[in-house]
Amino acid sequence: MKIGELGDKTGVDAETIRYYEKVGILPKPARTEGNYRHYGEQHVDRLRFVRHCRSLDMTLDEIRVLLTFRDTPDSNCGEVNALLDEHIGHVTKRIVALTELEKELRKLRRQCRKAQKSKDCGILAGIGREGTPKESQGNARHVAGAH
Amino acid sequence: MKIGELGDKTGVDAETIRYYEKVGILPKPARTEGNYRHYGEQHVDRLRFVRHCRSLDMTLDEIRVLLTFRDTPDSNCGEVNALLDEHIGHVTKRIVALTELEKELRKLRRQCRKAQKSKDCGILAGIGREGTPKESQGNARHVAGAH
DNA sequence: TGAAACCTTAAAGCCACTACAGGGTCAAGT
DNA sequence: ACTTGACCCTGTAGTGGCTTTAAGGTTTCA
Repeated sequence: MKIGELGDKTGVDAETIRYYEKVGILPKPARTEGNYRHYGEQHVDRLRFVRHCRSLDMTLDEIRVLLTFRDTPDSNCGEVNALLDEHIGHVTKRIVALTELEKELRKLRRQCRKAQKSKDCGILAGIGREGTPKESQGNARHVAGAH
Repeated sequence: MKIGELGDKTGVDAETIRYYEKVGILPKPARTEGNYRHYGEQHVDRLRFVRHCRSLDMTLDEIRVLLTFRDTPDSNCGEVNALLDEHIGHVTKRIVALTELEKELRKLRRQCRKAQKSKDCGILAGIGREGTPKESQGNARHVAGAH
């Protein structure tokens, strides 16, 4: 099948598929006479695996590791377990941080209940009063922010 | 004061301060004879405001809006309230998504309890079995992922 | 035949920085 | 007077995971 069909089957944009090939997540496929990429079912499986991992918020680096294990059935999967444990740790940590953040934001929001002149707005004043929350210091996060 | 001192006072790297100037978050400061940037207390306040917003996971675009209101004390702050409400919505949504994700990951982790050959690993098999969670479809998220 | 729908590569853009290269300025110490 | 070293300057490139754009080539259908 051609790239468009692979994309339709997996819900992945053709550009993204080409990108995955470029960064070594998908192998270079065969080409047709007209230089079109030609894919088979194994590509569908692999791409679905990748997208499932991405939907679990894994990085492409993490996915590369998992693919290596998938590609060598006789290897020991202990590292897979470790990778997943670490990833779960990151997610858990991020949930805690975002929950803190939400609390902070709601507190701030309560400081201005109605529209008024900016100079009297409790929110703008509230942000101005430093008290920068903990997060902003050691902010080397693996699990990303709110945007 | 020079850029290094401003950085020390606010905990912001000098490179980041120059970056904020370039993208219009901080105004261009006066220069000394030797072409060094020269800052005053108002810059300290403004930069602290910006960093507090960033610690609340706001984007620079959102912060630019808030700064505009801060800079025009007689404007009506209703939009500030709206911006904050929307931002809180994004964070809340992201927490829900990550909590779902965590559940999914823990379920997956339970599928392989001990190190063994990759081909028998329940995790790799589990990821292979599609069932891509909801998130991966309409995935235009404002609040970022786990990394 | 010709036009639409698909495919190709290569490069640039997104965000919020971070790092680096290659220089200039300044204050203190010798 | 000179050197050292800490600081500062500009400009460019890199990060991740794509998305977008430009400028074309191929295939398919009427």
